[in-house]
Amino acid sequence: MLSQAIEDYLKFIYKLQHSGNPEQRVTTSVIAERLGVSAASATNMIKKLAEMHLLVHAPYQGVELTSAGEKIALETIRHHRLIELYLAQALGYSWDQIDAEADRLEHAISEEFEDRIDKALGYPTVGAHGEPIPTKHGQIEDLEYGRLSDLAIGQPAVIRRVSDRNPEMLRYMERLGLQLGTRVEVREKAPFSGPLQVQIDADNEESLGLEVAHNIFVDADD
Amino acid sequence: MLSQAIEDYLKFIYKLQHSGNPEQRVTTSVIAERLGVSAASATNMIKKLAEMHLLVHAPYQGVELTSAGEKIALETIRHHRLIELYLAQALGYSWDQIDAEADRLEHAISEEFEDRIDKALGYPTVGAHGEPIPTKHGQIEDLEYGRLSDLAIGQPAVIRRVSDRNPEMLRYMERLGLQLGTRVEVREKAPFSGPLQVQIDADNEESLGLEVAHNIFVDADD
DNA sequence: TACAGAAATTAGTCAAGGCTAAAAAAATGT
DNA sequence: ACATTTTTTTAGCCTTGACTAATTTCTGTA
Repeated sequence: MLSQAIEDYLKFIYKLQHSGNPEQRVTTSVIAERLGVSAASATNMIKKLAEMHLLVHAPYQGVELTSAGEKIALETIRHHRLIELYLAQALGYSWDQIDAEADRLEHAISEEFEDRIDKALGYPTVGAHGEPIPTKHGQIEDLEYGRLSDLAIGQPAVIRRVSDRNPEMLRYMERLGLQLGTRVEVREKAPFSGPLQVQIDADNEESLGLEVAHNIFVDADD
Repeated sequence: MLSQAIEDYLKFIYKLQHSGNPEQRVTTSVIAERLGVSAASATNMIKKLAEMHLLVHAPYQGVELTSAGEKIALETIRHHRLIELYLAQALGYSWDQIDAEADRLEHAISEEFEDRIDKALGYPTVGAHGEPIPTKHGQIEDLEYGRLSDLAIGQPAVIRRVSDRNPEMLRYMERLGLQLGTRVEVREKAPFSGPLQVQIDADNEESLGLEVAHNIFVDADD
């Protein structure tokens, strides 16, 4: 069994590798910042993971997971997302609470537990925030949605994923009725990176800051 | 937050203090054996727990939890038993699997999680093996049942608790239909600590070794 | 091209919580 | 009563994964 620390590093490195601009290197400092540890600590762990052949480290350049490392990262992410969904669906947790609880539980569960909640949830393919759930064999679907902030004015769309990074933002979204499946349409964009006027679910319209809109991913209607 | 190790020590010390013969001292070696660590490691941890005022240690004599230590022990036990019951009732785990899974999960859950499964289970007062579940405030009911091995011949009784120590034994009991609530009656006791002939639930009769009967606790019918 | 500032690494510590081996204390048996 | 055995404690070491401070390497700009 790998330590919780190792699983966390691999998970975050995977997420960093697969988030946004693909030319962004995953460097020591970025990893350290994301995990909330010092750069020196990150250097140490990276060296250790490299020795374990879980990643390849080009000094001063950045890091890339090997397939062994990616496998572990995906298992951890699978645990995390299944637990999140279970907390939300079976135990009535709200959107903003599940990430923190899952962070602790993901390292403590057995394969048995994984299988049982997977079954209880009906073998879901996307998590509570719309992220794809890796399969038991490490397959992960590559769902690419556009950001609400980039949506053309007048183009109806459906919310398919939201970023889970900021609980407060999730609470805000929830309060506004912005959930997975909610229909949205940008009515107006204020200039100079100003707020968007967004139609939500046919019956109300809200002004939405750019940062929030940036963290909502939508699927444009045909 | 206390470490997993500390919670485990306190939990086992509590269980040792409250199991069987009350004149049995809880000594370093007993603790070490139960936790699967060396005696030296146990000595170290005991010293540390004494410094934290979670227990009182009389050198070479044994250990006794303070009320602060007992509180933590009972919280841990509460977590453990609620999780066990949840695994059994909500996720379909079998009797022999729940202890090991709960051992890992009990240190990872939040108060929130505790409250939610408590509610989902309908605020139960006894665990999956019949043990009392401490309340949130550290109250625990003192359920004293007799052992099946001590039951008089011909005296009908109901199974109220079983020991959770040995998964294999639990599997065996389950296979024989020995569950909480099952009606039993001793028909015959072989001499020289021999097996018991036990009537189970009106329709079948089995020969039961003394060790198994020793780990089944019953409530005699009036 | 040189150099300042940023990023990464190295060196040295620390706390937890294990371990073994050796010493000390207590218990036991004749 | 004392020698032997068992139990407990002490001493010293190890691994993990953090930290700070110091140093090295890289990079962008004058």
